[in-house]
Amino acid sequence: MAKAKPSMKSRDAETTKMAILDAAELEFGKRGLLGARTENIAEGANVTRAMIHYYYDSKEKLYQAVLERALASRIKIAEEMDVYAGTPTNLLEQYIRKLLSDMSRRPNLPLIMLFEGVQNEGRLYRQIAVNSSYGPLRKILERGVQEGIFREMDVTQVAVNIMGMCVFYVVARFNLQHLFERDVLTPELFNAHTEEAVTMMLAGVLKHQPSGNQDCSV
Amino acid sequence: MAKAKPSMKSRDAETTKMAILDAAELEFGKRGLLGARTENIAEGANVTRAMIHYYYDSKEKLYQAVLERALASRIKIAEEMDVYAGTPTNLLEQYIRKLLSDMSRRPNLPLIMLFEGVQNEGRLYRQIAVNSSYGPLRKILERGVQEGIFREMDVTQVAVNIMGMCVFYVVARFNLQHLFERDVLTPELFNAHTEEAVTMMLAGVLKHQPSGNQDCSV
DNA sequence: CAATTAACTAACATGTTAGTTAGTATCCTC
DNA sequence: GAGGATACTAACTAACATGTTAGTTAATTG
Repeated sequence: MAKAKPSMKSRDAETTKMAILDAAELEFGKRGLLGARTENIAEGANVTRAMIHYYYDSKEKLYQAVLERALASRIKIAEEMDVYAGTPTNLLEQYIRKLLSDMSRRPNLPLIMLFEGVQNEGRLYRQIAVNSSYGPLRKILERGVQEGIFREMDVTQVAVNIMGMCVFYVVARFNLQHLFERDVLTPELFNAHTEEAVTMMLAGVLKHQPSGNQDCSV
Repeated sequence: MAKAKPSMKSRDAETTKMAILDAAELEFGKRGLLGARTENIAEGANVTRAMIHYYYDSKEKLYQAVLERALASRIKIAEEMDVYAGTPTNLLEQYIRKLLSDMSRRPNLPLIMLFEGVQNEGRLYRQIAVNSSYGPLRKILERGVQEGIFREMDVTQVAVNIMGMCVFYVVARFNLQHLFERDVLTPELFNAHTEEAVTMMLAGVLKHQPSGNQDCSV
């Protein structure tokens, strides 16, 4: 009964640790490991820079903590997918929607993973990250091809292209806002993106015939 | 007749300027403006750090020079496209192939443009960049829809998705090499990507009917 | 082939950043 | 409500990064 309202404390280790981690996610997502400034992280978390070292020891270890949390969330999505429950078409649509909604909620994670690859040449971003991201997608696609619902394809390449459509919109959001002339993460715009993405991806994998020559359409 | 072989000079201003610009493109592409180290640029160009200031005044002005060159190359592609010469389908395919081949040749440019948006919130990456990248694409798509060859769509969203497929493969190449288990820019892999991308994009915009129920396929 | 200019270097000055430390305030338990 | 433990701060240091400057070497030209 001691700790009735732990969130009311002005000094709570867990709260500040989280505040630092969140602020770090933002800063590392914006500037990467090298470009990030600990002062910006501290400011964003409303603590002094010393707290970063108090809780996370060093800038790099804080970065690793951020990376791990990002990865964990991606792995969680992968694990939640049952790639055998449903038709490949439905599964694919479901997975894309889940992925996109997760990205809109935490739009910095894809950026951090991208940075990690580019700046550290993926030293910390290894097989596990790749597998959790592309594993379910590839399995769904493979099943679809086997069952004759999806066209013949290079499954890995198609998985990358699908992921690309999802990720690009989020990581390029600051550039894209010049194109749309407003914030692209507003529900309105993001829903439009989701629908177009789903449409394109399904069209891209399903067997189909162009309606150009209408020999048999009547 | 004085300067017969300007490239043989051991001290040539243009050569070193270019060497610095190329090295800068690499370094800024890897780490962005803040993360980039002038020493790495100098080392990459085989000159002393002072030369950077001698020719480009400051790190930031050098960055701007790199950005401008990147932008110019994108604008050039846009200008070379005649969006009225050919069918929308052919034009789209042509444009995608051109874009992709350009990116494989200079894979750091998309990265720099992405960094610019994220780190500086696109202060230097303005309307002009967006227009040159998405202008031709949107025009082609609009024409296709008007002519009834392409399905009804949100042209801007589809343009972004197409660009996303092209850009993601290149900017995420360090992550993707764990997936493909080798360099993804080798002609072999990059060609495979190009073909799958073209296939998916065309399928994504063309009017078509799924062949699921095969009433009329014989 | 001197004189002049342009390309370049090395050492230095200045500002910034990560990380440290010694001390203070707040919380919790008995 | 005393005492110990934990959360936190402010001031500092050492390392590093950018930018400067005075001097050196190579090319050009009359």
